[in-house]
Amino acid sequence: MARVSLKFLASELGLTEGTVSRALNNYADISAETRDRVNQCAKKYGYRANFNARRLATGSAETVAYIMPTHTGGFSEPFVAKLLEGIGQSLSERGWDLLVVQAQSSEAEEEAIRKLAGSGRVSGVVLSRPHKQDRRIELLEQLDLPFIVHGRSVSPENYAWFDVDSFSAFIELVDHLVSLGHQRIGFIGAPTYYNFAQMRLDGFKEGMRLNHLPDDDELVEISELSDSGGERAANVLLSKVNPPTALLCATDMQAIGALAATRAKNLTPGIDVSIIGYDGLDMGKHTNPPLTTMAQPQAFSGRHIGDMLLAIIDGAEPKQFQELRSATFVRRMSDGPVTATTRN
Amino acid sequence: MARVSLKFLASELGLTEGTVSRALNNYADISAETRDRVNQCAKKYGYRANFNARRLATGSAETVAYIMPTHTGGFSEPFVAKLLEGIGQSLSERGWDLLVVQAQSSEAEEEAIRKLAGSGRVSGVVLSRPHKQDRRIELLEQLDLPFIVHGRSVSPENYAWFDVDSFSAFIELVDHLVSLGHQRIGFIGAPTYYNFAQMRLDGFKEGMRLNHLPDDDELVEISELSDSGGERAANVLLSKVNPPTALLCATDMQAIGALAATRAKNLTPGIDVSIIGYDGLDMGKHTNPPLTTMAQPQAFSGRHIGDMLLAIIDGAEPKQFQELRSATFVRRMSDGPVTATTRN
DNA sequence: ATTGCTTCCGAAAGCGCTTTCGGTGTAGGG
DNA sequence: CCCTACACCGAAAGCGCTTTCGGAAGCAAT
Repeated sequence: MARVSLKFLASELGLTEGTVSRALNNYADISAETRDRVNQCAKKYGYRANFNARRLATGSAETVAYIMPTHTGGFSEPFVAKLLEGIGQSLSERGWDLLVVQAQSSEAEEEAIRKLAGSGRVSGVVLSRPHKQDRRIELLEQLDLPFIVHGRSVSPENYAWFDVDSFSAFIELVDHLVSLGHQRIGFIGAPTYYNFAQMRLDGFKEGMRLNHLPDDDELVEISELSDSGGERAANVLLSKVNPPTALLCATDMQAIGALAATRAKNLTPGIDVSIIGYDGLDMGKHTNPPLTTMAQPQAFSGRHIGDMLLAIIDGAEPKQFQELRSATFVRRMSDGPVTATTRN
Repeated sequence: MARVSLKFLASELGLTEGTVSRALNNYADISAETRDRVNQCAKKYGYRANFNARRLATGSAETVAYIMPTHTGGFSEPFVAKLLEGIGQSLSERGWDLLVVQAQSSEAEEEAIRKLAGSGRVSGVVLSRPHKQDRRIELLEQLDLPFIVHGRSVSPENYAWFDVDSFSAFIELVDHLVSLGHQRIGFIGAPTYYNFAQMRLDGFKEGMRLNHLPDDDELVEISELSDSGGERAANVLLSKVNPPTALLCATDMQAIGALAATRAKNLTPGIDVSIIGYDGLDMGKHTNPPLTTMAQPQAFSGRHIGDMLLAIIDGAEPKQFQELRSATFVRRMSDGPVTATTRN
């Protein structure tokens, strides 16, 4: 099937390519009559503008890239699909494309970003799960490519970001556990080069401090972002001579592993030891027992992030898009009051 | 930062754009010396070819689109991220891009495909979860756009696809349950406009027939592709006067819902009623009880699908890429022998 | 010195679209 | 009836790259 080009349409209509182009793009200097003729003819032949040509001519890529988080988590990152979906929605309303870039290493990732910028392939980028000091962010700033970060680094003053206040959330979580009578609370953290991991750990520590509980490093254990990571960490914590009665986990995925670890020790999560996660993954409804957690506003995020990025690309000041949402407590069955047995 | 163009490099080197271009692309008619000079200069200024220009000139989009399955499942489709990851890997080795297209309705989806084809935006497409008679496949064939299907429709003779033999898998599953003493086996199916749903149902029926068990439509219940769908269906099935002792589910997600439904009836999955899923989702490890299932070769798929699509784009005959893998049985805790109590 | 090859590079045409600029034809105002 | 104004469209120059074609050297063979 021969592609219908502007030239073809023009000759068909007895007009010039320029005129047809302007008609299609609703220029004011085209009469209503010819505009209609052009539109009908275009529809008749199923004309679609060649995007590469259009983009070359306009200089706009009409494409946004999503940088996939470097492969770390388990369960193939449930949040990615949802985020993508939201961003995609936002873009599609404008007819823009969503490019997914996947890098194997962080050097490859940097290289990929440079390429995106230099080749004019995209007009904006969304980044997930930044590190504390994130070179990718510096790079993006330096390359002068519009971007928005899903999460934030330690110094997020000058760029756009969308994040959830996990610091406060963890304070709230400690309060909750303390109100249930827990004193020895363990923390399963994530590698602290991730800023979200640091913030959650800080929230935990602050919560302990506010409750006049000792800041015992014995009770914090860092693990990978996966169920098996959480499992290992829970094992370590639960094997101490004076084990914690509750475990706060930086992510649901880790909490789910912790659930498995405690059951493996013949302890019942929610009764013998309280376990709480963070993220609000839907699958927490089906774990054994269902997981108490702090839910992030997932469904909303992608959509919103897309809209903000678009605004920035249109010229808005990135700094005005710095949004901090709060998580909401979802109580299920994996937490409970301290029991006599665990008190020992 | 001014973009470094070919023109800039050319003037810098005292060469023409054409020469520089050929040097960069390793043409044979460029002396080794100037090629080196050009390469060094390009590196020095961080030159990246403008992709839109390049694609316009070559006519190749160097991009592949993934059509996101129309939003149906729960848990944001865990397999999507994994698939994307695999496809992305395959493409990135070649420097190609992965476009994700997201449509809200099936009309929008068709329109999106037409647009992809007509605008020369992509050189290939991968489609997931086809219907029995899939208009998108017909469209793709008619538009003469290279594509590969993840799954297959009822008449998959003429295009490329990669699928897992769920028909056989369900026969195997029935055999397994029968060997545990089950006679009344219920089936929780998915909407049968999905071909995979039909094939799984057919496998179930064939398994029943081979085991000389009655083909009782009373025992098959169709539901949406989500945990709540499975939950509803399990409720219906388990509330019959003569309820099944085992439930086979078309997807893990539905099985997880079924688990919840049976627990809600104060029955213990794996003891009072056996529940088996299909897909092999990792999260099945953490359900209550851990879910017995048939696992699809997930990690491998995306990578392989990408490679095959690339080959087709390069001119290979699509028909030669029709690959049927088999699922592997993963026994966990949600199935078991028929017990006296359930026999009643 | 002439012929005939290579080797290497310049020139130029295009890819399909957008956009500016200028020029017609027609209508309105004096 | 002339001049200005406006509405509308054609002409043409790009966007930044690729690729074909041809020609200028350089070298060897005659």
